[in-house]
Amino acid sequence: MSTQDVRQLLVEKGISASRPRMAILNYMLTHYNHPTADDIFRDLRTEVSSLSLTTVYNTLKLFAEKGICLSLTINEKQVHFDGHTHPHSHFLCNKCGKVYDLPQPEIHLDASMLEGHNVTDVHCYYKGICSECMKKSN
Amino acid sequence: MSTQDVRQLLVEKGISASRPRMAILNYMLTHYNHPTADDIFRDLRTEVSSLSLTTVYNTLKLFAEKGICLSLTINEKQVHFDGHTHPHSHFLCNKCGKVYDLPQPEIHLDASMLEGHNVTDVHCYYKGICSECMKKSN
DNA sequence: ATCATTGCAAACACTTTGCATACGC
DNA sequence: GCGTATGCAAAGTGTTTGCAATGAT
Repeated sequence: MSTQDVRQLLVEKGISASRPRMAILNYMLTHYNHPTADDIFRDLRTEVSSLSLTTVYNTLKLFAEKGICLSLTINEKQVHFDGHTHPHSHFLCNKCGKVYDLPQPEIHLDASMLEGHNVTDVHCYYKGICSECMKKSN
Repeated sequence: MSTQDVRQLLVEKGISASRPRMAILNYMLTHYNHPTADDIFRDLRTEVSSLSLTTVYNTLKLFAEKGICLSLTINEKQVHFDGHTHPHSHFLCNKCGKVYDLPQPEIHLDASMLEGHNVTDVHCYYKGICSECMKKSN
């Protein structure tokens, strides 16, 4: 993905293209690690030398509002973000803390089940011990 | 539900029965408001005069570990608790912040989907605007 | 040149911890 | 009476805010 592609994606969403925003969006689109704000900050601070954690927070909030990123509240300690917005579920390992993608199960969302609420968002969170941690403990 | 019933429930789970624990468990079993720790603290502090917020946190943590309560991370600001542990889903209103119960949709959890992870917990979270808030904005 | 964005420091809110007192059995 | 639970105050952590300096067009 070229710099120009990232820039255009931002502009299409009505977001002006600054250096931190370009770097963060590029990061989100090329990583599958469900980073926290701090993860992103640490990974990008060499590349974008003046980057601040505040800007990472502001930018992620903006991206989430514009539908570019997902905010995952699977972990009560901190919010994880996901740049891949196609329908899928998430699994949190209670041991190592990693978040994994899982395919979205078929959910039969009968309107009558929703009791008149206007649902705009569905999140399926699974928790347990991941395959890696199970191997290690054997 | 009598005081004796609540006491016995605690003892069955291997938890010794103190005044705060009895009051909190009774509260959780008789309320459907998905309270935060602070909600419980405010609602019980007259009844249990010496109650502290710390004890509410400690007790909820203990209850969640013992499977008496659910910890809901549907709201990124604070943890909500649910004393009703039968399978069901939750809906968060982005406007008023209330959490509602919804029936659990049938989820087809094929083992092959789980990619070797050991899943012990499934949470379905819905978000949007609740029926009450939609009425008000009309 | 103008308006938006950034980055620092300080503030915030929720939750946890350390430890002396009080309670339950 | 002994071991555990409680409650206070203080610390911790992730996140947000206010505002002057900087950057984008």
